[in-house]
Amino acid sequence: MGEQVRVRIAPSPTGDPHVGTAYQALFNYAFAKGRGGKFILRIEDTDQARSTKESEDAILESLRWLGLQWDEGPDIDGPHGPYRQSERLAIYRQHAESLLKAGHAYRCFCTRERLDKMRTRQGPDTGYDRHCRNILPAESDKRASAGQPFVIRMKIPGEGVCVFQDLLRGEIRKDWALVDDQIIIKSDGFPTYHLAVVVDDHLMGITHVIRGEEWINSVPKHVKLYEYFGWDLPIFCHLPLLRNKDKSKLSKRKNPTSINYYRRAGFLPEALLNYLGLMGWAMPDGEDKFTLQQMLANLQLEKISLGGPVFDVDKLRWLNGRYIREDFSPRALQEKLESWALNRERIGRIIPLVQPRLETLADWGHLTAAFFADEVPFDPQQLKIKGKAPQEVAEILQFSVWRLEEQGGFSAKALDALFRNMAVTLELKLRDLLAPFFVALSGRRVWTPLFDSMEILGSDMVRMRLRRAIEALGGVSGKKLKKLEKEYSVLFGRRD
RNA sequence: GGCGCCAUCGUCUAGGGGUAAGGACACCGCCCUCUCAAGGCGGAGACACGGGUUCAAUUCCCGUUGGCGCUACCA
Repeated sequence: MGEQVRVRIAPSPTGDPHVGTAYQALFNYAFAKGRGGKFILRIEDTDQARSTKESEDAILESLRWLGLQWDEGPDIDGPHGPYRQSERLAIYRQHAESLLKAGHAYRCFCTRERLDKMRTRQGPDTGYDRHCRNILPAESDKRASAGQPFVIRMKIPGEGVCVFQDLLRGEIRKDWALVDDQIIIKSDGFPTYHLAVVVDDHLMGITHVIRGEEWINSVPKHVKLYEYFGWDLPIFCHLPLLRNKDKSKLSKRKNPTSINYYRRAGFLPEALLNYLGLMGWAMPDGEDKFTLQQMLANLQLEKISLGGPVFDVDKLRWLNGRYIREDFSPRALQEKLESWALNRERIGRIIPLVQPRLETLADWGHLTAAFFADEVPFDPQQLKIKGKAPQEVAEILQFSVWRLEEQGGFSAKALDALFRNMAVTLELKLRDLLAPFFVALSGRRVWTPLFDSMEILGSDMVRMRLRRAIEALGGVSGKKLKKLEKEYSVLFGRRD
C-alpha cells in the first residue's frame, strides 16, 4: 500500500472562473477520490498586478457549484496551510535563500532596459544571457544590501539533457541548453510560478501533479528545483488542452469560457461536469452520461487520450437536455427552475424595472424574456450607432467588453459611470452609444433601463451577448484586434 | 524561427498486428405524432501522407506534413 494520493487544483485568481480550471479540477478530484485520496485547492496569487479577491471568490464559488469540494484550501484549514501563495511569501524567500547559499541560484541585477536590449540584439530565441551569474557572492550581497533591486534566478546546466516521465506520454527529454535561467523570485519579492509550485507541491505532500499540457516545457525547471532541494519528484501527468473549434487553446473570444456563464445560461453542474469528463476520456462501457461517482470509480488516468479535445457546446446542450429530461420529476424541475432564476429575489429585482412599462400583466412575458434567456435573437441591422459604420460599432462593442472585463463590480451605478465616461471619450451622445447595447442584450431597440438590466443579467451573460453581437457585425479579426488594443489603451488607459 | 507535445468520421471517442474499424453529438431520411421537441429505426461519414518491420499494418518504428503549446520579473 503506497502513500495516500494527494492532488491539487491551483488556479490563478486573475479573471472569470474558467471551464479549463473546472476540467483540471474534475480530473484531479476524480482521480484522488477514486482512490481515497485528498483534493487540495491552492490559490496561486503571486501575480500582484492581476490577482483579485473577487476572482478568487468567484473561483471558489463556481467549484462549489460544480460539487468539487476540496479537503484543504484557503477556507478549509489543513496541516499544510496557508493555501494562498501570497500568504506563504516567507516560505518561498527562505527556500530561495537556501538555493542562493548553496550556489544553485543567484541575484540578477539586470534592468528591464538591459534585458530588452539584450533580446533585440540576440533575437527572441535565446534566453537570459546569464550576465549576472558570475557576480561574486560578496559583491552580490553588497549590492543587495545597498538597496539595488534584483531578482533571483536559478542556475540551469549549460549542457546535457533533462529526462523525465509523464504519466501519459512516457519519457520526455529536453536539452538543458534550451532552458533559461528562470527567475524564481521577482523584484517585488514574490516568487514566480516555478518556485512556488515546486515548494508548495512538495510541502503539501502532492503525489500527482495533474495539470494542463501548457506546462510540459517548464518541467525541466521544476525537476532541477526538486533536485536542488533534494526532494523526490511527484508523478507528472499533463492533460490535453481544451480547444476552440479552430483547435486553438480554448479562449473566451471564441467560446464561452466562464463557468458563471454556463450557470446563468441554464446548464446543470452535473451535466457540465459530465461533459468535461468526456473530454479525453470515456467510460469503459462507452456510455456518455455518467455521474461524478461513476467517473471516479472508473477513471484511469492512463486511458486519457491526448489529442486536444474541441469543446462542443452543442453536445453539452444535448447532454444537459438528457439530465433535464431523465433526472427530474416535474416537481423537482420546478424547484430547479426556481432556484435558477424564477425566484422571488430575482423577480423582485425585475419588477421595479417593468412595472412602469406594463399595460397589462401579460406584457410581463415579452418584456422580461431576455432576463431568462441565453441567446437573444436580434436583427444585426439594428446594431447601429448614428453616424458609425457597422465595423466601427463592432469596435465600440469590443471596447465595452474590455471595459466591462476590467470593471470590478457590476452595479448599475458603476455601469452608469462607465458608459457616461465612454460616451465622452468616444464623443458620442450617451443615447446613441447605448442603442446597440439595447439590441445586443435584449434583442429589441427598447427595453427596461439598460444599466439596471445589465446588473440583473450579470457580467458574464452581458459580455457573452455583446460578443455575439460583435460576431454578427462581422467580428474583429486577430490583426485588427492588435490595432484596436492600441487604440483602446490610448483612449481608456492601459489594458493587459 | 527554436524547442516540446499531439494526430481514428465535421466534433467527442472505442479499439488495436488479421475487425464489416464500434458508439455518441451534429447532419439527412423514415416511423410515431395536433405542432415542435423527445423517442424508435435507417443513412452518409474516419484510421493525414511516405517509407520501413512483419505472412499481415489503422495499430509497432522512422521520416514528412499538419495542428497545438511554450519561448515574460503571467500563470
